[in-house]
Formats: sequence, structure tokens, C-alpha cells
Amino acid sequence: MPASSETTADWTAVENLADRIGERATLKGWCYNKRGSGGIYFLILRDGTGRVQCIVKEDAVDDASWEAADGARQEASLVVEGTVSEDERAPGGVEVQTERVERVSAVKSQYPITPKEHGVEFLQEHRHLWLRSQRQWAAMRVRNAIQQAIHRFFQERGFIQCDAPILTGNAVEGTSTLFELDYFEDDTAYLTQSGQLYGEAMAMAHGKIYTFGPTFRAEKSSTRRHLTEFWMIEPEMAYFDHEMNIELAEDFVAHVVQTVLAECPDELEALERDLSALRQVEAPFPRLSYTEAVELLKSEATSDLLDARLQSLQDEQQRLENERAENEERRPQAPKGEKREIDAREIEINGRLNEIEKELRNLPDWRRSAREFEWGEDFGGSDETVLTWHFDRPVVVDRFPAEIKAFYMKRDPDDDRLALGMDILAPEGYGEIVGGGERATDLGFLKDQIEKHGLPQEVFEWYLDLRRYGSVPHAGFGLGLERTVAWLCGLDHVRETIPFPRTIGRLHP
RNA sequence: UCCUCGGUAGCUCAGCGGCAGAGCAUGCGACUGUUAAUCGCAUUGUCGCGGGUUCGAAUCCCGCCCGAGGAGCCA
Repeated sequence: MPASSETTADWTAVENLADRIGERATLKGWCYNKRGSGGIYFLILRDGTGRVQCIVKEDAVDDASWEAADGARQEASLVVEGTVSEDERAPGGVEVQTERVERVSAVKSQYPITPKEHGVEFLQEHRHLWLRSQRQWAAMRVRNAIQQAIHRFFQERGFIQCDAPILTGNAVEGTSTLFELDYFEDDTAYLTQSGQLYGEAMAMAHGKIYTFGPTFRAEKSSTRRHLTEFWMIEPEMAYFDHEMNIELAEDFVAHVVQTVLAECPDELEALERDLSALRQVEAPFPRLSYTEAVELLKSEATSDLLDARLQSLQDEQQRLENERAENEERRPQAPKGEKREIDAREIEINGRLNEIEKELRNLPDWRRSAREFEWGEDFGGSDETVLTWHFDRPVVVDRFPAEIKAFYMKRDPDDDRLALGMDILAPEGYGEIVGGGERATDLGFLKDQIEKHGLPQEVFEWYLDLRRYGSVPHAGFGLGLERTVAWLCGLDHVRETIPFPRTIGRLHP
């Protein structure tokens, strides 16, 4: 992100230090880590905008400052005053020659999250503290940049932000995945699973709108792609057809990616994101019809791709096992420091081997799912992943069988079995990030569909009114924020893309 | 709901029928430029819970609880 304005006149943000070489500065933050050697301490201070190394020398500060530095444990809150200097030896090239250290508050007991590895369960239980860690910090900053890019993209194109209600009486896709509330006397209320229907109403009022709000799904899904509470952006445009909708979605996704690349280089580096994959994300994207996608999935090319994947996983497995055996032999004679490195490496190797084993177990199922796929089914998670392996950027898949899509989808005029829906699949296995399409406008057709889907027509009367009073062609789509953040950050689980994730088994913290 | 893997020190893990272990963290000591600093010494346990097999169970068997990610469903 670009340097923020000075937060106040009283102190300086770490992210602005590079512009203040040679000047005195006061920093307010927390002790991230500390190294020492005799009469010198290296305090790594973080303040929410970045991290900087502060050099505290015993003979350069007063006794109280030395004591504060000496007693500072991880996450102690500190105010540091000193002169900003450039130094090759400092991480980031800038450091502070400290003249005064003031302890704001001590750490009462040992801070639970060390700079070492931790397990998922432990980190989830300490999410309120985990957020302070470097990678989590970076991911939240990318999330913020994405949110800003989304607003700018739509605002610059004349869209109005119009938010849909969170409490709704409309069950759009059946009630099984909805959270129910019994507060309203005559009716069951639900937490929304999509703002889409309301978006259509608001598009008829403003032309082009987008909603940006939380969404709730009571699915029993416990995977790296699922949250029970997540955020969705849903633009809806009057007088847009299927083709215009796809083009907008492509431009939109490309814009978000390019904006993050331009604005978050430091964050992406902290996340060790491979940027080359993101740089290629420019519109237009490869396009496949559902029928073509099914053919590709069952093709020889997919089978070869899976073979190659299997081979490379097995090779990696062999390499790691060899390395582990070598280390084990070396360990007894190794000096202590090296021993520690070997132990750390072993944990790394075991973790990776675990992942490889998991994927090797899954691959046969994935292969079967791809080979035995029948036209008319919906793609599973693995099918989407396998499809995206064929391309180096997001893929658009459109014209799905109407039966697997929602009741409000317009039919393909060229083939009545198909709906004018489209999905955009993110590369690298991040799954469906966009889903949308052109909406049906024919009143009779919609009434028919509502009945066929077993939905109660009374609660959709207001929606049908949109077709009774000046109905026009219109289209829209939804983008899942967390999956987009996960993709751009290269995170392997959506739970790290939102400050306090709500998953199937987790309500706290 | 089903399938697979896991639960051992504050944390990350090894041990997989025979004395409960390592690294980190923590405490004390050494070191004036460290980069997850290093070096020396020290402290640390309901081996998830319940039952069974056995001379002997962290280890084998059965049941349960909790976690992970895959199927289904979905953004």
C-alpha cells in the first residue's frame, strides 16, 4: 500500500520511516522480536504499518530505557525515540538508533504465539492474537486493498452501492442451507444467502448497482474453500445481456488483480506469493461452454495432466524421504545449532509429505470423477481444480444445463436445455470465485420455475412485480471475497482471509 | 451424513509392547551488529477420555470426544 498520511503529529508510522533518514522520530508499537549481544539489543518493533529494527546500546540510553529494552518480551508495548538511519545490516535497510525506550505495558505472561511454527487448531483458538503475525497482517492488508479496488471499479463505472437485507423471508435455493430465525411472528426469517433478488429490484431503480455484504450458508462443508459466514459482491445491471455480463466480470477480476499487484508489493512478498501467475491475469479470459468443459474433463489431455501431476508428486515424495533419511544419519554427530536446523527441517518435510500423501490419496478419486463425468451433472470441487490446471489464468465456463442452476436463470435461446449462466474459476485450484448470468424476464416462465423448484410463490410476488412493471433484460454476478483474497494471497485456506472466520465448528473467538 | 488422517511438555513434533524424549519457549549466566542471533546450565507431563488384552500399554484392540480435509453441497 502507498504510504499513509502521518497518523498524528506526535509520532511517525514505521511505513514512513524511509522518507525520514537522518531525522529524529518517535515510534509507538509492540515488540515483535528481540535479539541481544552484551550491551546491545536489537528490538524489532511493529506498529501495524510495518516493522523496523531499533538498535538499543547500553551506553547510548539512560538506565530506565535500558531496563525497558532488557525487560521487553514479545508483544510488550513500547514507545521508542531515536534517529532514523540507513543500514545494510538492518532488515528492510532502515533502522532506528534508539535514544529512549518507554514501556507502555508489560506482557503479563508468556505470549502464546512465538515466531515458530504452530498448528492450525492452536492458531484458530488464538485468532485474536494471530492477527498480529506478519502473514496474517499482510493478508488483511490485501483484503483491504481488494475491497477498495472493488468499490473504485464500480463507482468509476457509474454503479451505485445498494445493500440488500441480511434478514430475509425468501429462501432462494431451498431452506436446507439457510440459518433460520424465529423472531418474526408470522414468518420464518433467514439469514441471507445472496442479495441477488434484491439486487435486481435495485437495478430497476438505479440501472447499475452492486451490493457488498455478508452472506450465510449453513452447509455442512468443512473444506479449505468454505466459510459459514462470508462476504459477497453482487453487481446487477439493467439492459445487460449474458455477453456484456461476462465482459464486465472479466474486466472486474483483472482490475482487482492488477490493483493488488500495484498496491501491495510488500504484502505479497511477506506472503511469498508467486507474482508471475498473477501478472498474467488480464482480460479476456479463456472461455469454455459447459459442454466443452465436460469434453475437456473427460479428454486424454486431462488424463495426461493427472499422470504428470502424480509423477511429480511421487518424485517430490522420494526426494524428501531421501533427505529425511540423510538428516537422520547426520543428526547424532551434529553440533547443537545444526541439530536445531535438522529438527526444523524434519518438521517441514513431514508436513509436506503429509500434504503429498493426502493429494496422492485424492488423485485417484479426482481421476475417476473427471473420467466418469456425465453431461448434466454439476462440477465438483476436484473437477473445477482439474479444469483450471489446463490454463494459466482464470477460466470462464458458461451455458450450463438449466436443471443445475437457479430458477431465475434465463434460458439459452439456441438450446432450451441450457441456462445463460456463467462461472469464473480461479487458477491454481482456488475454485469458483464468480457465478452469475442473465436473468429470466418472462413472468409465466418464472412462475412455472418457482413451482417446479418447490418454492412458495407468495413470498416471490414482489420479485415477480419486477417483471410486471417495465421488465427489461438484465444480468449480474456475485464474487466471493474470501476466495478472491485466498487466491491473490496464495493462501491454502479461506479461514486466513477474514479477521474472525466462522466455519462449521467454530464460533470463538 | 460418509471416508481418510491425527490428538505425547506452554508450542511444534519424534517415540509405536520394556526407564517419558528433542527443538523452541521460559529462568540463570556469557557475548557491543544481531538477522527465527549464538553458546553453557536448569525447569517442564492426566501420552484426548473410558474400557479391554498383556508380567508390562503412549505403543495392540473396542467405544466415545475433539481437530484436520476430502466426498456431497457451494462463493
